[in-house]
Amino acid sequence: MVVDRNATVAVHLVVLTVLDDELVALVLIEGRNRLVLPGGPVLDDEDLLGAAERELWDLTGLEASRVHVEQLATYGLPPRVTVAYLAVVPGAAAELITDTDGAADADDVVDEYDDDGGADDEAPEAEWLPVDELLSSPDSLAFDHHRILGDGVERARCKLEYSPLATAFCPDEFTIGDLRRVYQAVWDTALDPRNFHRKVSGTADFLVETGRITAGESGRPARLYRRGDVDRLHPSLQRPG
Amino acid sequence: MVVDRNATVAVHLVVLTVLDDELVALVLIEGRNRLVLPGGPVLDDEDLLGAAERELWDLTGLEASRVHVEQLATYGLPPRVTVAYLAVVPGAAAELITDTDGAADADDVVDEYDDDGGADDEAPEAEWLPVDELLSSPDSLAFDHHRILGDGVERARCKLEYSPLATAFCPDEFTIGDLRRVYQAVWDTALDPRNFHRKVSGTADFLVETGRITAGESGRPARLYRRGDVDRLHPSLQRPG
DNA sequence: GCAAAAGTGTTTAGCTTACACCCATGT
DNA sequence: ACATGGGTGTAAGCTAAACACTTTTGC
Repeated sequence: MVVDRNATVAVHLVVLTVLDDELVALVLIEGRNRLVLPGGPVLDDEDLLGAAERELWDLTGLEASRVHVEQLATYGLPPRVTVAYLAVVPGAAAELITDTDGAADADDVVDEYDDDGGADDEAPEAEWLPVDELLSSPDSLAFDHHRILGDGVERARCKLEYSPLATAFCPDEFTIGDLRRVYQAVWDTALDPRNFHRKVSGTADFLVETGRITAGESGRPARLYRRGDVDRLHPSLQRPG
Repeated sequence: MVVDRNATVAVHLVVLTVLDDELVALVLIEGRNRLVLPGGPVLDDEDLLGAAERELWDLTGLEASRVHVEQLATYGLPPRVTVAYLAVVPGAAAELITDTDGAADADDVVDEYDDDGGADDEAPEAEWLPVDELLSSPDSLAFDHHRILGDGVERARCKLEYSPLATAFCPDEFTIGDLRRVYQAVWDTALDPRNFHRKVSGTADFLVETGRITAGESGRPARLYRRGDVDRLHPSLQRPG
């Protein structure tokens, strides 16, 4: 009965956001059509969540306080174990990366991915890719990252029903229409705007009014809300289908 | 940026069952009122789930095929990481342990718990203790095992709503009354027997009739059911309150 | 017969759904 | 004026809670 004392613990991230009404995930392109989820080893002075938050900061520059991060599951066969985290970032913040990415200062986006194959010193490029495309082709992602992404997306889809997770896709202040478009993108389904409005504004402490309203957009101005202080929705929303 | 290559990966178990209409968890008594959850290191030739199932077999003699085991979460600060699993066993199978335990052949119940403190060669004694007592006194369990137990119980309580997990508390064949008593014990709430009966028998593929009925008990004989082949209940049950 | 548990029927209240309708802005 | 999205009202249909009632056993 030999105890394994040589385990390597890494973290990987499923980073989700909504861009142009589409659910997208952050993936690294390591050349030759090789896609992986961002991640890396846990350092000596970190706990698991801290390592996940550091990786996320390296990639997006987002402070942990502004991002929803939760543990997903742990995968792999010792001595190689990876703890996967789900991160949800606002679409507005995510667009910054895509922009600067195109502007050729993507060299900040470095990943110390601990790889079996021959990892060279090339910094992989980070990109937002649609989740449905990634999930519909099982070989798009290397290792077991397809499964991890699937688990992360599944978690997000479920948690929209009974938790205020959808607000993590939105900026600090958002309209009920913004929130509805998040639900529609994540669930990949159409929702009746009128019933959705009544539903979420009737769910206790889900949303708090800021008093401000939007301006300059097409249509009637909408009230702006901030996320309320609950981690459980009562009553919960129901996914159609 | 030093990579930690000396991590120790262990598994721990939240083992739940229902005895005498009460939700109980399996804990090890290590003397001096020191209670811990069962667990131990992952061996060289095991994956994580395999290690959890082996620990469970060591404690209860239950084959993995007869027990529901699912991953809960991963805790701890590297280089010491523990992957917690939730196990649900039928009350009937669980009573065997408690019985043989009292009959003084508990020496089978050995655990290789990897401990910081001075672990001697005394085999800890395993016992079923009520979950509400364990959870209401935060210092009853050592390390972070109180938190792990809480997470496991919370997971079980949630999954009763939308999954057939409750059948894992029951023997192969059970009545709807048996199932209701599981729900009542786990949720610690009273349920209307008539509405519960209609609800579960109307949930598609939750239960399949065996054709057999109970005999020799007080009251009208009840139909015996086996668990159906679904992992999602439609529609889901709702917890009162 | 009586107690106990299984199982069915019925009523009522609440909730969801679909959609008619009005509101307030940009163009 | 008209398009666009925000927001409210309402009726039909479905679901769940409460409980009266019948069934079938053990004692």
